Amino acid sequence: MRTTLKTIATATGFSINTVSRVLRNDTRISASTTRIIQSKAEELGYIPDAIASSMRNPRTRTIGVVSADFSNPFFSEIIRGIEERAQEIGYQMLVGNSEENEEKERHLVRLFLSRKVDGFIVMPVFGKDSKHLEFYSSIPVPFIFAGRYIDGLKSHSVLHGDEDGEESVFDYLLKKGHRNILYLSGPDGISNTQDRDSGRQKAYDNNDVRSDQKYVFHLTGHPEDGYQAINTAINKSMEFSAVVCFNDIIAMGVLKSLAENDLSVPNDVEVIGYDNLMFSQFMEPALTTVDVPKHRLGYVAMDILEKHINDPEMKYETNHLSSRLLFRDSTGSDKAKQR
Amino acid sequence: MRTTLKTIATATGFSINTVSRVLRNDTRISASTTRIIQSKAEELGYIPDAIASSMRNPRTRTIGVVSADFSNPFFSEIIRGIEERAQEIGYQMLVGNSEENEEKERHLVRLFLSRKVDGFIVMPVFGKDSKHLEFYSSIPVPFIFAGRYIDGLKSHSVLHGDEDGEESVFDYLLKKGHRNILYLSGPDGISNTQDRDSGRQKAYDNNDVRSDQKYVFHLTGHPEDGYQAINTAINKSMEFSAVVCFNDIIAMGVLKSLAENDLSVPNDVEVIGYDNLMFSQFMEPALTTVDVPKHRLGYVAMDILEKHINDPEMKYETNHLSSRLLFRDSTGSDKAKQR
DNA sequence: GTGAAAGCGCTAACAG
DNA sequence: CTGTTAGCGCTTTCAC
Repeated sequence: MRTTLKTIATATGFSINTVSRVLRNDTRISASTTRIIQSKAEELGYIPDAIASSMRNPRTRTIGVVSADFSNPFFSEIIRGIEERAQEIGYQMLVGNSEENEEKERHLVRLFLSRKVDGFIVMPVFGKDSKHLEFYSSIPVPFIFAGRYIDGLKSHSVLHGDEDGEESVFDYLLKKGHRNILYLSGPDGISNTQDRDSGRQKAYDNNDVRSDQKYVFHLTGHPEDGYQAINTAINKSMEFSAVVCFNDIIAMGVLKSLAENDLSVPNDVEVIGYDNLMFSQFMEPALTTVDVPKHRLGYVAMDILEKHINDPEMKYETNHLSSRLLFRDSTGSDKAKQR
Repeated sequence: MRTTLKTIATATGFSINTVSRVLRNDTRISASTTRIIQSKAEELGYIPDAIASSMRNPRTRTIGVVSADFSNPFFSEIIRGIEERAQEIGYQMLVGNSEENEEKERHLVRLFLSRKVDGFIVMPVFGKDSKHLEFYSSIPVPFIFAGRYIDGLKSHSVLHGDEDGEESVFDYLLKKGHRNILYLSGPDGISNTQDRDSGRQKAYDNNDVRSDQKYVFHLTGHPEDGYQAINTAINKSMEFSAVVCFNDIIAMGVLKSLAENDLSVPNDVEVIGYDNLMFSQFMEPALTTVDVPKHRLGYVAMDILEKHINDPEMKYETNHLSSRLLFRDSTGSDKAKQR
């Protein structure tokens, strides 16, 4: 039999209530009683039943987290940030992997609600129709979107300046004179792709250069994608002097293909990634990329979520973190470099 | 007010019990009643309260997972495997990050127990004293160790042949004639380090070569470690013709340092990693490494855990998956290569 | 400073 | 086929 408050109460002769109070450090209990009960609890190896406790408590001190892709280190870093803050403030995390699937995402959120989470954090897909928006509009607990947003609910998001980030990338390349820039963009259906695409467009506009859609490829975001895309471009004899990648993972495949095709980076082709994964500094050559504060993003998301949990009336406001272009060795040497 | 069974019961005129039965697809309920109740539940947006349900149910259909390091893709892959199997069989996952800290690990397990998980999976640290062993010996629910073990509880583990894996690495190198092999080993306090160290020793013994401890460095497992270690070795004018790394992450830093020191891989130095991370095939040169079935490891761990949950009497037996040396471009060309 | 009683939402046992 | 009752372990009144 598991040790419960009742066990301790019987063993010590106090009421269940008194035991409960002691174990929750409630005031107005005599020192001696406290001592007796605490030592008995210790002796019996009492483990509080959080489930039973949350029957009466409105709070479970649990949150849900939906990752879009467990095998992508970008999301892992965000989750690490969430977990760090959660642990600090005494929350536990239920997690699930949506695999970029809209239905699965909603399913996971429903399961979370069923577990009575106090709130949740999602890295959401965009949603093809209004279903997604409707779904989130009817959610009874606080929630935050991390690193992405959903049209109509942007205020729930913590973002990292996708548009500005990609604009700075293209601005750098265009100012340097590049005109044939291969753009290996991200998957449709997520806000980042959309925002970075428009950041790119802005850079072209600001530099009075016409952008050509035939240089844009939408990939899913795996290294093989980048590898294939470059092979294809080369086979089709496309001219390009720079490659901009939706993320560092794609860039990895790109570097691979370029090396195999004897194209030197950055001399023949400049390559820029996005995300600044831990690995990127160890690629050959070290990858120039947009440094996104992944860990911080998760940390902040959890921090904000808690504020909403504690004050359900609080207004939602989009939170913008900033990213910056980080020069390494995959871009030309006429720029200052940093590690 | 949240919709409960009672709400639906009142609205339809049936008893709470009947409503409960319908919503759990219990038999012996008339088709018409079922229809009425189901549509009412739908209409009111009923969300079952899993917390309340598990007050009476012995099962919560929740498991806990303690990762040793959230930012290491090796563990992420294992977790992805766990999650995949968990989702298939309708379990939810509570996760936490121990950061290789023994105390934190136990703390997380205690929290899990408090949440009444049906079982849990841990990537455990080794434990400096008997405390860890004692702790796990008194746990009232089934649990599995993934990818590592704890002395005295090895039967709870799903492993991937660390000893054999490292032995095959050193066997390859020694047979090829290497005598000065730098071994960048892993952190003390985990079983993998211990087992791989003895796999190395076995290879030396089998090849009648004396191993020299001065070639062994114990690192924590980050890329900077590998980078530093090689720099140090070179500065100390150590002679070496091969580097064996505890994991691919260390190997990344090693390749970086070697490139900077104008040492060609594999011509001047052969380099071998461990784990076969997704990234490793995209390194320059593509990394020869030991391919560990990470995803499968997690999947199997969850699968076995469920069996123990369903049959608490079942005997624990160490489960061994196998790894294999995967040749790529960071080792000599006189061996068959594969991608 | 402590105890008794009620009840959170649900499921199981027992009736009918 | 459906309803009544009890109770899971805990916290929250409300007493004394």
